[in-house]
Amino acid sequence: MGIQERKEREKERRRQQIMVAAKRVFSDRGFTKATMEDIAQEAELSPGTLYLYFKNKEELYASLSLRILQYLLLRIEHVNAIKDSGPDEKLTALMEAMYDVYEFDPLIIINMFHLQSSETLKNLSPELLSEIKDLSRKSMGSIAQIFKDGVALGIFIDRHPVALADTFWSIFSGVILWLTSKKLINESKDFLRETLTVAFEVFHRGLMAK
Amino acid sequence: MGIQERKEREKERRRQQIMVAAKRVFSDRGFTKATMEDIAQEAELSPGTLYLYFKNKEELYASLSLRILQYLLLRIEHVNAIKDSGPDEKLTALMEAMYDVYEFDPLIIINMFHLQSSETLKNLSPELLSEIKDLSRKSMGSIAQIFKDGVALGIFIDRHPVALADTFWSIFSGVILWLTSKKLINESKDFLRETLTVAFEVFHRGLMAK
Amino acid sequence: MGIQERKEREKERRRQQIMVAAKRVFSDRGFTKATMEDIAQEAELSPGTLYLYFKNKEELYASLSLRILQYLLLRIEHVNAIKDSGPDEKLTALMEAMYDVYEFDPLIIINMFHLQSSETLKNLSPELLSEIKDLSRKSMGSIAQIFKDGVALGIFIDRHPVALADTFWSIFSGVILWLTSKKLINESKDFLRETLTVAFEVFHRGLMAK
Amino acid sequence: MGIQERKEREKERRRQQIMVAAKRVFSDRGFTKATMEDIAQEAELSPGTLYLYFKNKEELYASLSLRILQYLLLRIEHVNAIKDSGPDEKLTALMEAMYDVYEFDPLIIINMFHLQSSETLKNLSPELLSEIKDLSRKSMGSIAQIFKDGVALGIFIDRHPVALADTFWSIFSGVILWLTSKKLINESKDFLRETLTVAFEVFHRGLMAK
DNA sequence: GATGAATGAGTATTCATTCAT
DNA sequence: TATGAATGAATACTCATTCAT
Repeated sequence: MGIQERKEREKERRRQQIMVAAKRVFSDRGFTKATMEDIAQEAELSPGTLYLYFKNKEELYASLSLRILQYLLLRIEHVNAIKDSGPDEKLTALMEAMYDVYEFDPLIIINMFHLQSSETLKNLSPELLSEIKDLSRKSMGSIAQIFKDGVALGIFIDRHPVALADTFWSIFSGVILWLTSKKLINESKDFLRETLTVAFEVFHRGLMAK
Repeated sequence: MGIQERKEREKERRRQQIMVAAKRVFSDRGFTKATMEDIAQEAELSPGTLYLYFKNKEELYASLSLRILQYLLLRIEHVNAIKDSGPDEKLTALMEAMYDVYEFDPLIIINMFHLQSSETLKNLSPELLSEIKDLSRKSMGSIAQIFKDGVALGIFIDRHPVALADTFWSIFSGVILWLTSKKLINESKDFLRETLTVAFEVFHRGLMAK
Repeated sequence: MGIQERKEREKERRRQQIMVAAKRVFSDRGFTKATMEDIAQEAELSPGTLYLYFKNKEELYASLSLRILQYLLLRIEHVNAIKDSGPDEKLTALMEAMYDVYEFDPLIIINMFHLQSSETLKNLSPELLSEIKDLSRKSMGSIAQIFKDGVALGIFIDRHPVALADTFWSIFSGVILWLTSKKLINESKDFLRETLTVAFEVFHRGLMAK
Repeated sequence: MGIQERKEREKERRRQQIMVAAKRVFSDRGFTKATMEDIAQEAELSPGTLYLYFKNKEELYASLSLRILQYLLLRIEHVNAIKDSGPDEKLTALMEAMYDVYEFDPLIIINMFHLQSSETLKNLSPELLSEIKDLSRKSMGSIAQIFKDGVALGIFIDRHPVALADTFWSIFSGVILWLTSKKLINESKDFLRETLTVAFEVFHRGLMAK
C-alpha cells in the first residue's frame, strides 16, 4: 500500500517535472519551434522518458492547458459559490479570478486557441480530449450562470446569457492577446492591468440595465 | 521609361498572383502545414519563382498581413473623414468598417497575432517590418482619435483614448478569435455577427458618458 | 517534344540509378538494417532525392521486385511461345529460364517473400500493388499452362496443374533459399547448380506419366 | 546438491516460460515488429528479467529455433531407427515426421532462414551457434543416410545422397514458404497438405530407380 | 533474482531553400 | 526571368538494453 502509493506519487512528480520544463520551453519558442529534445534537456531527462509520461508532443502541450483549465474552473465555481453576493459583485470577483489565473499562467489564452485547432485535436487521446471539453463547457456554463441571474433580476440588460458570457470571455482574452502581441506585457504589467480595468469598467457599465 | 514601368507593373502583378494563392493555401492549412510547394502549385508557378518575389515563407505570410493592414487603415481613415458626423456615429461606422475588413479576409486577426511572434519578426526584412509597424500605429492612432474626440466632447467617459482604442480592438479581435476557435463561424455566420453586435452594443453603452 | 522526352528519360535514368544502389544495399544488409541514408550514399544522392522517385522505403524495395517479375514473366512467356515444342521441352526450357532470372538477380526469391508480408503491402501504392499482383498471377498462370498441356497430352501424371506449378515453383525457390541460407552460394555456384539439376531431374522423372 | 539442482530446474522453467511467450509474440508480429516489452508482458515478467535468461533479442529468437531443431532431430533419428523398414518406407515416415514438426511449430522454416542471416549470426553466443550448427548438420546427415541406403540398395536413383537430402528438404520448405506467402495456409490447411502431398508424390516417383 | 524506469542511439521522412540550366 | 530537381538539416518517436533499488 505504502509502496504503491509512493510510486504513484513519484510518477506524478515526474509528470509535473516534465510539465514545468515543457511550459518554459513552449513559452520561449512556441509549439512548433519547441522540440522534444529541448524539453527533455530542460527537464534534465532523456527524450525517451518524455514518452513514458506523455503520448506525444501534442498531448504534452494539451496537458498544460488541462492543468490551467482545472484551476480556472475551480476559481470560477468559487466565485459562483459566494454567499450573499449579487451578479454584480460576482462579475467583479470573476474578473479578479480570471486575472489571477492569467498571472498563474500567462499562456492560458494562447494554449486555449492552439488547443482548438483540428490538427491538434486529432492527436489527443479521447480521455484527455473529453476531459478538456468537459472543463471548458463547465467553465463557460458557470460564467453564463452569473449573467443569467443578472438578467433575471433585471440588473443586467436583457441579452442572451451565453452571448454575454462569450462577450465577457472575448474581451478578457482579446485584451490579453492583443497586449501580449504588442509585447507590452514584458515592458509593463501595469499597462495590461490598466487596459483590462478600463475594458472591464466599460463592459460593466454597458451591461447595467439602467 | 515605359519599359521600366511596364516591368515594374508586371512584377507587381506576379506578387499579387502569388499572394492570392498564398492566402488560399494559408487559410486552408495554416502557416505551419502550408508548404511553399503547395503555394507554388496553387499559383501555377514553380517553387523557385516564389523566392524571386518573397525573401522566404515568413515574409510571404507577412506580406498578406501588410495588404490587409493597408486596407484596414484606408477604411478607418475613411470613417474619420466623414463630415458632419460625431464620435458616436463614427464609432458605429468603425465597427461596420472592421466587420467589412474581416469579411474581406477572415484571417486578419490570426495573421496579426502570428505576425507578432518574435520568431516571425526575426525573419522579416527591416523594410517590411517598419512598414507593418507604421501601418499598425497609424490605424490604432486613427481609432484612438475617435475616442479622443468623444472624450473631449463629453460624449464618452473620460478614460485614456488609447486604452479605449485598445479595448475596442480587443473586443473585436477577441470575439472573432473566440468564435473561430469554437468553430462556430463555419456553422453560422449569423452567430458571429450576433455576438459581435451584443458585444459592441454593450461596449457602446458602457462608453457613453451619462 | 524532344525536351519532354529527354526529361522523361532522364527521370527514368535516375530511378534506375537509385534502384541499382538500393539493390546493392538491400543485398548487403537486408531490408531492416539497410537505411535510406545508406542507399542515398551508395547512389551518391541526398536522402531527400530518394523520396522524389519513390514514395517510401517499402515502395523502393518493392520496385526492385517489380522489375525482376517483369523480366521473369517475359522469360516464361517466351518459353510458352516456343513453336514445335512439347510440354517436356518447355519444362526444361522453363527451368533454364528461371535459372537465368535467378542469376540476373539472386534476391528474387527473398524479395518475393518479403513482398507478401501484410505490413509491407499496407505501405505500397495501389498501382504498384496491383501491377505486382498482376505479374505474379500471369507468371504462375503461364507456368501452370505448361503442366495443363502436359497432363492433357498424357505426358505428365494427372494432377491438378496449379498444384504441379506450385510444386515446380516451390522446388525452385526452396533450393535457392535453402542453399542461400547455407551460405553455399558464395562458396560454390556449381553446388547450387548441381543441386538444382538433381532436384529438377527428380521432379521431371516423377512427373512423367509412365 | 538438491538445492543446486532445484535452482537449475527453476531456471530452466523460467527459460521455457519466456520462450513460450516469445514464440507467441514472434509468430504474431514477426521478428522486427515484436518488442522485448511485448514478450515480457506476454510472459508476465519485466523486460529486465528477459536479459537474465537470454543475452539479447536475437539469441532469444535463436533459442526457439534450437528447440525445434532438437525436436526435429529426435523425430528424424526415430525414423531412421525403425526396424525392418526400407528406405522407401523411411522416406514416407520422414515426410510425416516433418509435417508433424511443422504443425508443432509452423514458424520452423521461417526461423531457419532468419537464423542464417549473417547479421543475426554475429549476435549469437558461440556456444549457441555451434549447438545450432551441430543440430542442423546431424539432421541433414540423418536424412542423407536414408537416401544413401536407398541408393546403395538400388531402390533410389544413383545421385549424391546429400543432393537428394537437400532436394527433399528444399521441396518441403519451399512448399511451406510459398504457400505461407500466398496466405493460403490460414484459409485452408488442406490446400497446404494437398500441395505437399502432390509434391512429395512427384519427388518420390522421380526418386525410384526404375 | 527481479524489477521497470530511464536511457539515448538510431531513422524514416519532410520541406524551405538553392542553383544550374 | 523562370524553372524544378536536388539538397540536407531538422525532428518526433521507438525500443533494445542497462542498472539502481
